[in-house]
Amino acid sequence: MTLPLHERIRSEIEAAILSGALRPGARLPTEQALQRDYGCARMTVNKALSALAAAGLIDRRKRAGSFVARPKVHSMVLDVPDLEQEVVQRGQRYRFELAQRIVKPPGLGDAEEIQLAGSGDLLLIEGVHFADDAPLAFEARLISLTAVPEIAEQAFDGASPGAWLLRHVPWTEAETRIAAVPADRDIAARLHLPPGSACLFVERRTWRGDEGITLVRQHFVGSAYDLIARFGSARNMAGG
Amino acid sequence: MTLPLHERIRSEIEAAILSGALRPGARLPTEQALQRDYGCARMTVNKALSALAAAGLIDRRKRAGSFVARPKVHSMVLDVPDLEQEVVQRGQRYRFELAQRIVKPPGLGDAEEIQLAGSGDLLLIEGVHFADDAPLAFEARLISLTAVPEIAEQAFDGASPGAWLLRHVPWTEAETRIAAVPADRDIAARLHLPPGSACLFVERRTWRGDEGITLVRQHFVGSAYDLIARFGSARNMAGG
DNA sequence: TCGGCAATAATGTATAGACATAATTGAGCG
DNA sequence: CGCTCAATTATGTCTATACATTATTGCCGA
Repeated sequence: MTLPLHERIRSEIEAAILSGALRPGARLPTEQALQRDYGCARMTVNKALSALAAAGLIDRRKRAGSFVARPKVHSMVLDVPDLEQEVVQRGQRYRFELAQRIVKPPGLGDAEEIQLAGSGDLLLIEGVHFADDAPLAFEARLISLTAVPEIAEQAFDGASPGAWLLRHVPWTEAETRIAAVPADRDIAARLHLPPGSACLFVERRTWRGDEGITLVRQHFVGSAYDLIARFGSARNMAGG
Repeated sequence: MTLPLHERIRSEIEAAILSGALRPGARLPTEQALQRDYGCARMTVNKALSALAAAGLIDRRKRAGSFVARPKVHSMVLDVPDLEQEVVQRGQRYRFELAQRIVKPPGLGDAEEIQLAGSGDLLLIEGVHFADDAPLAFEARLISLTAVPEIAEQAFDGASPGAWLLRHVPWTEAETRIAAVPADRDIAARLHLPPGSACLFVERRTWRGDEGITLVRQHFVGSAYDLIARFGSARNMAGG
């Protein structure tokens, strides 16, 4: 395989860092030195080092040089599931059973709902995700009709509103909170569980710019669902 | 603020994509066209588009052009907590109470442990993370002494082994599984909880190349701990 | 009409040079 | 001794150009 030169430079330095040969804080050769070593132009070396800097593997400071970054936090990539797709991939039948669907103004005392609604109303959708007739998760979702007026046309009996939103509404910011909670009586009944059972609770807000789009709270049957987060090498993160 | 030109080009296109003005699948102008629009060299445009491609916002095909990528999965960044640091940041006192610390060969029937151990032994560390004398999480950790021989010197009474590993051992691959489980009798006792309480269960494996480094299982007190994952704009992801 | 081949249009890689920017270093002065 | 300022050095940005690579497009011939 005939790797482009800047990729080769990049991966050789990356390997030295990941193997521990270049320790955190170590200074690496200047662009000039690398340029000589590889017998190439400085721009080529620069491209390699810029990529490493963008990936967070090194820090660069003018006049001072380039240094192996100290690992700060372990950040990993969490693939937020499209439930419909995941269930089908497991070879099961998916169904979203709509329990409630109402348009309402934001709750008077609820700052969160007021902020999400903007100047309009909210669509509240509640329902249960089923895999092969076994309940998998209960979902309560608020959607801003200001941000997503088209959603008024959608029925959502059978299909998941999350999947529809994913395909139709781009978002720029999102935050997910993950916790373990006991099922209260209502949740327990909807999921066919004994009250107090451990549920994975996922709460997610998404925005487009400053405008709130949706706020969803999902209770998963604890024994039926995990989330997986991965960290691959920087190499894999950049690539397609 | 006088943004570099390639950053400006990049962010303008990014904004157009995120706002929905450029829809997924849409073709964006060729480098030549952009070069004319901005009155700059092609390399400058190329740098901007390459960055967008690296961030996964666009796909580029030779001869065909550059296209807005279709959002596939919602992937978000999960900052894996350094418990010690988080507790201190909340203004509480942190303590790791060591319960057990033994060197042992991998379990005979346990393929996972055998693979992790390589040709050597494993160090098993069990203990409880405390925040202000309230138990926060129980942790059981296996560490490969083949991969991390230096760890034999470490005491870990008071300080968290996770924090030590983070600072001393670089890794290239990691996988985290997140679930909600009821506390069994042992866990419940260690965390001062009633048996059956909902716990957030985090299981993480890390590797350096093919070599396993550590396998850790943590049970968090459900009512005391959340994980947060975020997706900011691609801008924020790349930056430092 | 269909298959293959050549022209073409887009991105990908690389170069050499110029100037900008920022931080460290060190020399000179009070 | 310590402060200030200028020289130095390494990275950051940008240009203009060249050639490589690759998929598409369309032409031409069987």
